[in-house]
Amino acid sequence: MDQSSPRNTSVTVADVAHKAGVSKATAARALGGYGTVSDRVREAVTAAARELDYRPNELARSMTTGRSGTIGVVVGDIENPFFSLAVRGITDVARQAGFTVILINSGEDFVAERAAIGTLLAKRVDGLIVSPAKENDVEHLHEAVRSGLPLALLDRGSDTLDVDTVIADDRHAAENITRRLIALGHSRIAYLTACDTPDHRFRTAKDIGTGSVRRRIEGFLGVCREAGMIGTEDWVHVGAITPEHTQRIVTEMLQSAQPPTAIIASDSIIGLEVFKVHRRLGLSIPDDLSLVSFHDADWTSVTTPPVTVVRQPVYDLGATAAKLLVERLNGEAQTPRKVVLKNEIVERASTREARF
Amino acid sequence: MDQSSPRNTSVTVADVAHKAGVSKATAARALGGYGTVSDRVREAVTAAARELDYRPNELARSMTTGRSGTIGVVVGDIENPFFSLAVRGITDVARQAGFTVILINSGEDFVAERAAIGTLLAKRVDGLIVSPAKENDVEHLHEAVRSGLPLALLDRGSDTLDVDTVIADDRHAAENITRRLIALGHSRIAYLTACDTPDHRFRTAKDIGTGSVRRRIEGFLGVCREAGMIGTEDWVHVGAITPEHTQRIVTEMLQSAQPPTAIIASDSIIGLEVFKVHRRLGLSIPDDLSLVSFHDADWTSVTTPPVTVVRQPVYDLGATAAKLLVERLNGEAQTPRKVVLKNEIVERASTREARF
DNA sequence: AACGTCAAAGAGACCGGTCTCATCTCGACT
DNA sequence: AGTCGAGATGAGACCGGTCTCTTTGACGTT
Repeated sequence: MDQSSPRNTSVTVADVAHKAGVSKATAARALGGYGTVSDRVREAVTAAARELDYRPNELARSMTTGRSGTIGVVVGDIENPFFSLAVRGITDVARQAGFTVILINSGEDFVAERAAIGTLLAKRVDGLIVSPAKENDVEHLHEAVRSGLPLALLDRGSDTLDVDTVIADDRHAAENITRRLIALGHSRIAYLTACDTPDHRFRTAKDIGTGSVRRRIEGFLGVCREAGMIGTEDWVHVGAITPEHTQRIVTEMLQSAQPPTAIIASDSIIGLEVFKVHRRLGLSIPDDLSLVSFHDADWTSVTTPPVTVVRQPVYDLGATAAKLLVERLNGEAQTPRKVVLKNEIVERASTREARF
Repeated sequence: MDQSSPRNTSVTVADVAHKAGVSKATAARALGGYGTVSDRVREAVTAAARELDYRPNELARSMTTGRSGTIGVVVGDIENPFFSLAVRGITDVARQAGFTVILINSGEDFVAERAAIGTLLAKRVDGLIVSPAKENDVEHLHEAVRSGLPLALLDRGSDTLDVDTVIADDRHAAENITRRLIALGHSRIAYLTACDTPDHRFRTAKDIGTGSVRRRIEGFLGVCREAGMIGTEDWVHVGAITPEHTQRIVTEMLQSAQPPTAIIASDSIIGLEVFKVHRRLGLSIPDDLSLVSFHDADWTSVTTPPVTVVRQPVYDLGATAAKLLVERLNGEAQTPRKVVLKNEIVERASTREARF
């Protein structure tokens, strides 16, 4: 069955049609399963196709149909367990619906994200799932929407973008977790995020471009204010963009005159570094320091002590975003939907009464 | 700048040409940067393009050039930290070289993998990076190669496929780690892998389809044999395909009359479950049980005790595969290259002398 | 027998780019 | 001045599908 090995130039409908002794149009009908074709001809064509090992050229098909069968996905960093799990959710749903996924990492960089959108637009993806790095700078997304491209936002919304959005109730989770820490007597609670500001200092939540994180910080600050705490803004640390940055920030923080008694890590990568640093400094969790991390990463349950986390429905976040998008692509959706999935707080042994 | 908002039908070169008052061919030349165009015309065309917000249709371009600018990547499971890191390596290199990545999970299922290759072939990807589930069943890959599609193999090779291949020296790592365990006095060493056999029992390494794992097991068995151990085959356990499976297997193993004194986990997901089970059973690592895991996942360094691992150059595995593929796509490569990257054994506190 | 209907098949335009080939213009060289 | 060559542009084929429009012919009806 390898006689035709040297064939490198691809087989087209015209070839199949010729071999089957019918016109190109008829062969296309038989192969494409549209129009009317007699059984006899259909068999002849499929036989010819099989013999020639014909494979339809999706590109050419996309050309005329205007549908490429692909979804563009732009996430911060596929290496981050949060995103890899979300992408798993997306790809599972997409494949089920007959779509393939083009994946691009933005590195949480606005410029890279814009370029990614441009690339995907040029590739004529049927739809877009984006986790925008900055909720304010979404002009490139507006543009995509304007050109008629269905868009779904993942984990981060945007007030100015009226499109399908799937987020978790991060504000609520942050409020809850902060309340618990305060109830445990903590008054020096630090919040640590990878999001950065131009001068690497935090002043107001408005400066935080990443929506999910902004909402968490707002929740955190709100509860602190409610509890009568002041100057909480100074306990928010930004710019933990690499493990090295995080280690430096955490080390300084813990060695200062007024070290925090509790730390909330905005993602599991940061949480992991906090855990490593506390060890290196010879501190004890939860005796000297309480730790809460966003994202129930695998490591959080096997440390000593295991870490209290906000368990986000990450897989569902991705799967739901894909589901909304696919429905829209199939014309089943009308007005944009905003889905908010529930977080769950998993209280483990890394949180305890503040001692002081 | 939004006057042209209602434009949903896309702008083509013909539109730009018309607006600039030149022929389609000339406009295409100016926009595509090929052929010769006078400065005056070039400016007129680019101005018209900007004004109409022209975006080239990559699909149409691919149609004639025969290059789609995409690389198809098929991995077992993007949720697995091993693959997400490798994919990060791939996407970084691919983007650098101007390629985008279509990602498909095979779930380590041969049928799904074959379907994935078919899809990618239809989408006319320029090249393929695959981590084949089974090194024997590669007919679908042969077919891809036969049709002239450049292919690079990731983490798993195949003797019958003479293509660019990037693997780590897993056999060597397995030999080393086994030797160390034996030197520590272990004689009941279990090896645990997700790869499965039809009857879920292990007999010979030949039954293991996943090349990297087969080489590890061969290394493991070889060293055991060298050391005069017999019946080692019975200590190899297959089918740890989900956390639940793994927990069941490990629990049974540890509660049997002859429990292992050391376990080698074939990947970090399995290693994690072993760690969880030993805890649940109230055992102590390394007092009751030594543990070694393949893949230096983030959690392995923060457990108590931290886990001895085989640190695989995962990012480089992906990056190198992409590099080889890109070079081939650029016509710089001649004969297929087989790259073997070095593993490193990171000895931590989870391994100790067998007691008794 | 004449006509209408409808399934089946063919011819060819089209999608939006690239690219070959022909034409035209203009400066340089003999 | 006439010829040559290179640069600039236009016309149109082409990639491999889809899809519309037209033609053909078998069958049923009155």
